[in-house]
Amino acid sequence: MYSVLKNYINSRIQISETDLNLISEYFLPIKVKKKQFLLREGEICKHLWFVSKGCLRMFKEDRKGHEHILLFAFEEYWVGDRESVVSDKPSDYHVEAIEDSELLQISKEKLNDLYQQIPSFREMHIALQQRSFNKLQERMQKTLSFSAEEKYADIMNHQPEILHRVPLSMVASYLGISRETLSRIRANQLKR
Amino acid sequence: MYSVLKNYINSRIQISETDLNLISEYFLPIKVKKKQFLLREGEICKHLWFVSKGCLRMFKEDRKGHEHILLFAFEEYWVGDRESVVSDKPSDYHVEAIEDSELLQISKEKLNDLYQQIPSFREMHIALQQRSFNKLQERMQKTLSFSAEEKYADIMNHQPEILHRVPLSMVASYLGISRETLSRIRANQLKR
DNA sequence: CGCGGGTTTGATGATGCTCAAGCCCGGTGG
DNA sequence: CCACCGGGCTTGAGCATCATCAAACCCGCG
Repeated sequence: MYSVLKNYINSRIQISETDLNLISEYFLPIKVKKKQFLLREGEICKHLWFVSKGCLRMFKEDRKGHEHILLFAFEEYWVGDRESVVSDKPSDYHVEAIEDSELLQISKEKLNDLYQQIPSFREMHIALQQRSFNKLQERMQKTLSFSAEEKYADIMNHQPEILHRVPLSMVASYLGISRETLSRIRANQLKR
Repeated sequence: MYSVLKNYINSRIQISETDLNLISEYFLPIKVKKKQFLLREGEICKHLWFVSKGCLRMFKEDRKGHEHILLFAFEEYWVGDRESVVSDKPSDYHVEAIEDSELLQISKEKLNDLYQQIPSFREMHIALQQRSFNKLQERMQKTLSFSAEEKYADIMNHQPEILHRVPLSMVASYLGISRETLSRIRANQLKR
């Protein structure tokens, strides 16, 4: 269960076996069942989670009861509401398991300790934060400019894993379109 | 011109007058005219800019020639394509002045020097990056869930400055709706 | 006075949503 | 082994929202 994390770190920074083990000790392994929530809107997010197996989603529910997915987190993804974690503010988002999953959990306090202990681990997180921002900016741009059909084509090309592992209704909510529209788009594609 | 930067930094981190002056020396003051471009899609972004006066936008142009605005940068904002800066990749975005503006420009090399010299300056940038991500995530969520009318109401409540300083056509492109729709929404609001 | 950028208004149509019904398929229990 | 159930997906009809295209308007400025 820790090996996924170790591989992840190893492929990103120069680090000794000893340090890898030290890092591992900061994380608590936990298992969650499909449909189980790790965080609900209004709660303060106490942990970050590293996904070593499975798949989760982070989403927001609007007034009309519609869900809007901000992130799918597969293996080697980090999930959690960083803003809530660092500032102790109630989160705006839910985090829920889509599959039975195995996670490595770390609290704010331990994370800060770890940043002190292993500076390169912190650097890794800073770089991650940078990449996440770029990705999100790209998604923003596509959300603004793409039609429903283009959005589907784009996800097929760039994130096929999502289509393979996530119910289509959630894919639709990630793309910002209705289930029905997504279904019709898929039906059209087949006709060619 | 430097005083805006100094105030900005001073209100965010503990820092000496000496260090503030040292930081200032790393920045080159430049002036740009309305409609002048600092960066065009395809170019490698060589600098970050701090806005000490004026207003810029960062945007992307899609195939159909429509513009999609990712950021308005007013006084005390940073603008530039960080991804392009750090990785020397061609940028996907344009950066253009909306008003005659005064900027403080810094190159990647100088920025890295500065990070070395003044660690707290780097910490400030890391925190900024974190905040930017949270803001963007919030915008993403709103873009997915709000109707055109709700988007306008939201920007009135939370970013009225945009409405005061930016042409409505650009506000529309920021919100992901057409000029005409925005105009009609405004007309409706007046009727009440 | 006329020009130009920005905004508004109107008519029309496409896109995508909503609601409702039906379908498919895998799992469960009789 | 079959019948039933439920979750997820599809299909259809009707409608709301919003984009598009075209024209007019407004106003500051040369």
